[in-house]
Amino acid sequence: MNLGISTKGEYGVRIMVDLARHYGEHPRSLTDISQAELLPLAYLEQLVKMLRESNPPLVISTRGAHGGYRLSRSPEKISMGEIVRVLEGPIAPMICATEGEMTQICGFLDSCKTRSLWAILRDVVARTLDSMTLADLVTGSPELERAGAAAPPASHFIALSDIRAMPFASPERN
Amino acid sequence: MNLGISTKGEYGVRIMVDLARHYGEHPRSLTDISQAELLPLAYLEQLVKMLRESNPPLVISTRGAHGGYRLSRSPEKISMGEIVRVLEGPIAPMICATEGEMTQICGFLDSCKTRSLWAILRDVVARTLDSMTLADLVTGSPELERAGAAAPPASHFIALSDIRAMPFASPERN
DNA sequence: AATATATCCTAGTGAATTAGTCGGAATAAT
DNA sequence: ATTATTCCGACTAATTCACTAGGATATATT
Repeated sequence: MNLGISTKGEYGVRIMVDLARHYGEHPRSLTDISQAELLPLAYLEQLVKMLRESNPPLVISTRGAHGGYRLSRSPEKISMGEIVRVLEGPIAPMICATEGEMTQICGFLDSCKTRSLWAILRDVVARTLDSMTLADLVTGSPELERAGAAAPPASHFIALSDIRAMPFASPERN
Repeated sequence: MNLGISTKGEYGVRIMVDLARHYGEHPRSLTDISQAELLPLAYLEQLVKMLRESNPPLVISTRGAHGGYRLSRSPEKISMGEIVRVLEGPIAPMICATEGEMTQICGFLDSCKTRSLWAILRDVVARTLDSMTLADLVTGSPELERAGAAAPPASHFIALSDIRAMPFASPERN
């Protein structure tokens, strides 16, 4: 279960974190970001497009030399839920629209006792993401440390891009 | 964000719920289950194989006429986390192994402030699934009702199979 | 013994998604 | 004019998804 976070979400969040770190400075170019994060520039262009075209937009662009991107709002005003939804679409356990509309129709197939399970899962994820802001991520807030420490043996993390950047060991499935 | 639950997880859970409803009776055939749930038999065969081959196994089979499957344990002893992990693999926000092993290596790329975010998400999902059992799903336990009601406007659900079973309206992306 | 009902096993397949790449046009600072 | 950048659309190789197909094996019933 890979939790539905693709590189879109991963890289996109990293772009936003990078921009949050440079909040208040002049626009930051994708070239700089791609070098700092070791991510492919051309691909980031697609992701930042989504961040810019969402309404309300998450980033604002300046074209031309010395151009680049900056956050549309201060980091405390941008929730992680908003970011993830822009990049990965509405949070839903299955393809059903859930989050928001798409009532009706259903209810005729009550045989499906599993609905409540997926509803709970969806809400837990949504509430978690919505309760965190970009600011929480860039400044090591105590909330994050506590929540992270609460995890059982925790363990470290390896992102998609890290694996590709590694000179050794091909990625292995278990 | 489709939360990483594919039809494997959805159908698999429905098989388990069906078996839980008939716990204590004679073995239940996949033919019966596929008709009751309107799911393709040949596909269920693949899923039930995973449920049988996991260790410890979740279901036990009886071959031949009047054969079928039954739960390996009582519904209260089977957590939803166990089921989902068997069907969808270990819970992880990205491909990194997380849940369990795969320490080391990481930590050299501290540029990635996002790690704690994914860790929190993973743990929240894992804890939610591990805290629920099959018994909670089949008997309308008050815990489920409460958790479900706590959701904002909630809304109804449409599963993959429901959409395919519908005589009208092709599935539309938003 | 024959038949019907099951589980079991392997392989194939069309559609969709992922994770990018590529080429170029428009815009702005130097 | 040149350079640095955003912007835009199309293409693609690899993978995953959601099955289907065809058969082998096992067991209860007749």
